[in-house]
Amino acid sequence: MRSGDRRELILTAATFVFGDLGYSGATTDRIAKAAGVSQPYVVRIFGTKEKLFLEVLQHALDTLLGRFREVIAECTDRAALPGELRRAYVDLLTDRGMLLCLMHAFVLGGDPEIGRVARAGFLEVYRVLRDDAGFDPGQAGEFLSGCMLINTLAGLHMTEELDTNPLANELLTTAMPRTKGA
Amino acid sequence: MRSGDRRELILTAATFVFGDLGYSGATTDRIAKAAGVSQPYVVRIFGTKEKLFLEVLQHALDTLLGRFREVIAECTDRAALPGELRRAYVDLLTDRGMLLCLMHAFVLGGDPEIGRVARAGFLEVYRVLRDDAGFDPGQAGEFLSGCMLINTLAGLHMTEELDTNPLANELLTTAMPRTKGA
DNA sequence: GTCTATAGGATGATAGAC
DNA sequence: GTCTATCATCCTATAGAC
Repeated sequence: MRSGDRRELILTAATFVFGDLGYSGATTDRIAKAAGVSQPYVVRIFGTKEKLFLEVLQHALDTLLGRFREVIAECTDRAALPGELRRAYVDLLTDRGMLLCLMHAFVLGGDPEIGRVARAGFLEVYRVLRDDAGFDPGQAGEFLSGCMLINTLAGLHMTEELDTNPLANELLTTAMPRTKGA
Repeated sequence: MRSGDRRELILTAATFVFGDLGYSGATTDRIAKAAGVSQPYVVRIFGTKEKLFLEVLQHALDTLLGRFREVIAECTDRAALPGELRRAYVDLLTDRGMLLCLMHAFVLGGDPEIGRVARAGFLEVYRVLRDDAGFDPGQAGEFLSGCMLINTLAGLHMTEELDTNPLANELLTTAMPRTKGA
């Protein structure tokens, strides 16, 4: 297999494992097993576990920002934009792990490297909402708030309570309408 | 020193360290050093690192729920309730680490123990907002969204960008008005 | 390009002294 | 009630074979 393909494969596996267990909780061995390669090979390709996480993080940010820019460019009705962006965001949950990796990074602001990248990425999302989507500060904050709740519900695995808890059902349908969830 | 006092001391230190580094990233040794005791003593008192984290988590949930119930009981003007609750929530940021521990727990829903407690706690907060505060699903979701954004900004250490980045300044003042931040 | 073997260090937990 | 010493395990990273 070509080097680039293996790289992609490992990045996908890493996104899933990091999303599930967090930066510290995930091990290079688990990531390697998920990718079907040896643990030293993971380290060999990415240098260190931290560099691997930073690459996963950057990829997640790029994907999110790219998708938002697409939606903004395609959307002609300004009033429908918040709804469209929200829908696009919820759809990103299907890429299991991606948004969760973001969330894990967002609560590690104390880490010198991760914190720097995470803050820059978050602010860039905010900037896109303000400048490209034309949101005012209140709208942008509200929109981001909704995204953070979606991330939290995904991280909590709240869908596990869907059938047993009416309150969870109500919360999920209100916060992230019509999606297959994650 | 009495046993109960040491316990409190360690719980406080653990809240801080877990909030900073997350469940997996925090070590019992760091917590012990922060509390000024030996590492084995921390384990001795709480049994395992996981039990310690679960106790920190439960304490954080109890504090949050208790504060919300207080505000709801004291507030006579129903229309002012969302604002009052939000202010109370932001004030909890001064108890550095508490809300961050919640956030770390909220993204570890895959863990059998932590996930169970985290989901139950989150849903109880939602229930208090619905039943005790009288919010409808939309209001409750919106309110929780704002809380999650506040947690995220705190976890990101976004206040570090306050002076250098006008965008960060705008975002922070919009999302969490007038507080000393964290 | 990918693996096996393993070094080196950290970590959670236990044993036992004081 | 609290500590020192220490074990056993796990984990990241390196060395080197194929």
